Amino acid sequence: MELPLARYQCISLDQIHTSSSFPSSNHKVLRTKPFFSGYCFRFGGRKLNNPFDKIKCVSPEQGLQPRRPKPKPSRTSDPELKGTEETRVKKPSVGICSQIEKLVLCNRYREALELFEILEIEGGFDVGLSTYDALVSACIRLGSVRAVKMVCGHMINNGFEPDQYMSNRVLLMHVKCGMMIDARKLFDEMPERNFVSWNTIIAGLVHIGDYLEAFRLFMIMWEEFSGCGIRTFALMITASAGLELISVGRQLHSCAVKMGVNDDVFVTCALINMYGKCGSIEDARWVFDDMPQKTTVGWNCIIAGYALHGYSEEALSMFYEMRDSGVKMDHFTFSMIFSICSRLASIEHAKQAHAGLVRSGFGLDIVANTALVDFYSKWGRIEDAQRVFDRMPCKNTISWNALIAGYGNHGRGAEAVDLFEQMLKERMRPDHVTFLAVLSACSYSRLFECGWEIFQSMSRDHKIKPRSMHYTCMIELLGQEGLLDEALALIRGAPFKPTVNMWAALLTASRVNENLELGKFAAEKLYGMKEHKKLCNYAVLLNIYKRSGKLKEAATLLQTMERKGLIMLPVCSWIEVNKKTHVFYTVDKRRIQTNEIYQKVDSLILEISKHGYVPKEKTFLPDVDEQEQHVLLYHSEKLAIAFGLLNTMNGSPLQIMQNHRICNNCHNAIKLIALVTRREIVVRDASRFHYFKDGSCSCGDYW
DNA sequence: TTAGGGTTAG
Repeated sequence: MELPLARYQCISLDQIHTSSSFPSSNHKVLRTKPFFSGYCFRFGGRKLNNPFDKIKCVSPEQGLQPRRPKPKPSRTSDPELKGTEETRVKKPSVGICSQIEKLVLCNRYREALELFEILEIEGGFDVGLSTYDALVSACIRLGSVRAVKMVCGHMINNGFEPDQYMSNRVLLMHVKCGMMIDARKLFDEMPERNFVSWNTIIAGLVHIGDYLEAFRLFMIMWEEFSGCGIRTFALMITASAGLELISVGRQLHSCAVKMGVNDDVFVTCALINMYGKCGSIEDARWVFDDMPQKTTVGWNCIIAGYALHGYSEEALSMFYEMRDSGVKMDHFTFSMIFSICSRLASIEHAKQAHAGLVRSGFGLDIVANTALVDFYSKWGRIEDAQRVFDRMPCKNTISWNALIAGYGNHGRGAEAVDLFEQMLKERMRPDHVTFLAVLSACSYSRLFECGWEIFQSMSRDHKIKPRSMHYTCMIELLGQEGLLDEALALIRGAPFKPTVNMWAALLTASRVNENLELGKFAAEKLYGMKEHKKLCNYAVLLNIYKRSGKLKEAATLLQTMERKGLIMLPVCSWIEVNKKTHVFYTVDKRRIQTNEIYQKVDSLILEISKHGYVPKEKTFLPDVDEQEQHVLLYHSEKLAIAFGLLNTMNGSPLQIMQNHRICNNCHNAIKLIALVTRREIVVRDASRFHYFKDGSCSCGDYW
């Protein structure tokens, strides 16, 4: 049998733009359902096989039983019929089917499926459309592949022939339970497809990130129907967001305007999401402002757009606007807010949002709680993070990762490793982020042997190939042990081209071990690398040029950065006090309390000097000059800490954020400030998390 | 008539 899709070859991005099938203003969007209801696809003029035939959902020993004629449902309750053969067989199944449907209506999906399973084992009972519909709902809600196979197996054995509605429901069940291969088979072999069938399979493809295939089907659908439904439009806008193809998204947007469907709430939300994901937040805001009635999802989309591109303050401000507008906030809103608060280090806003989450009835949501675990652990409250984690009714890999990273960031590497082992015992599957979290924890806590064993187990036991970040962690671990030759060998033995971060880690290890020769070698490798497309990579190289006195190269690099539109933000640190964020720049004399802040820094430096602090950076590369030494005393983080000490209560931890990497000198200074003031200080810099307490830091004296 | 679509976490 030739599948209808076979005549369409693989699609490319250019084809999406230029294909004659792609929407233009000459097409119309088909709004009315009746036009399509009953529309029948009969490819090649012949009706295709039963869609269930290709699904292998029956155990081998059970085999396919011969189809029995579909029984007429017995709806009588006449007591006189109780004694007949027919009612003796059917009556129990009707009652039980009704019970299954009632359980599903009460959201007791697991019990409904358990009851169905018991009867399925016993065999010999009939199920009608409404019961199958309820079972499909239960499978969708539980996402259980096993349940899907059980229900489909029963349909086949029972000789059930689904109508258009039920075919679509079964298709949706496979899509929602992640059985996309089976779903695709079902779709390709469906005797009849309507808009819902097409939308269901396209939505599944978009969901798993197969955007090109989604576009391919969309074009076939467009050609077959000479148009598409409004909902398909929303899906394809989401697909263009996934591909980050703003030009395709704009094409669909202009098409939507010409067809007069741009005011549809789903299209609008998809557009806000698309512009936000493609980095055009102004366009996203424009669409959002134009929304006649702003829905929860609309607000969520615009907040996500701001948050995605680092406009955390604007995102938070939109959150409060949303609250004031009276629109109901949902678990999506709260999940984003916790993530935003963790970036802003905003405990007060997060506390309010946590209370709002509990009040809203989404207190058990897995995503919102995972974001909360991450927030508390980043804010230095690992016990609170553990408490939230313990109360979660179900956890996934991301939840475990958040807590493992939290322990690691607090310098509690042994507990992070214990948690990782517990995760494995509970049969939760680790992913590459889990290994990154646990290897970072080993690196912070100098657990070399443990880290090495876990690194080895990645590919050996878990079939996960180590990525450059995992290699970077191992280079740091080897460097801390003074095993520089082994670190170099690891880089050379990597199955991919060493990255900037790997060479930078070796350079740091060389600095720590004062191995000038290897340090120069690593630095030369960095100089020679061409693929510096990210701002942070340019910044690493720029610092190396500056520190090694290669000022000409540094100037050339700055020119290149300007040409590429990469702007270096001014170096700053910030702290939240009394719900307000205070930003500090190095040698910043424009603020209120300026004199007090500088006096506080001076007194702190005097105090910590008694504990061995030297206001000079230790490096084997050329030292900074005298003027820079003076500046070093008033680096932005020191000013932020002084402000925090002046304006917060004794005992509360100080949370400092900075947009750059903390320098060695400030790192040593803050360790001693934490010691003499008996305050916990949490600093999140551009690359790491530093938890200062009692004269030590969680990062394991990285510098 | 039903059913399908848009937003979130490490």
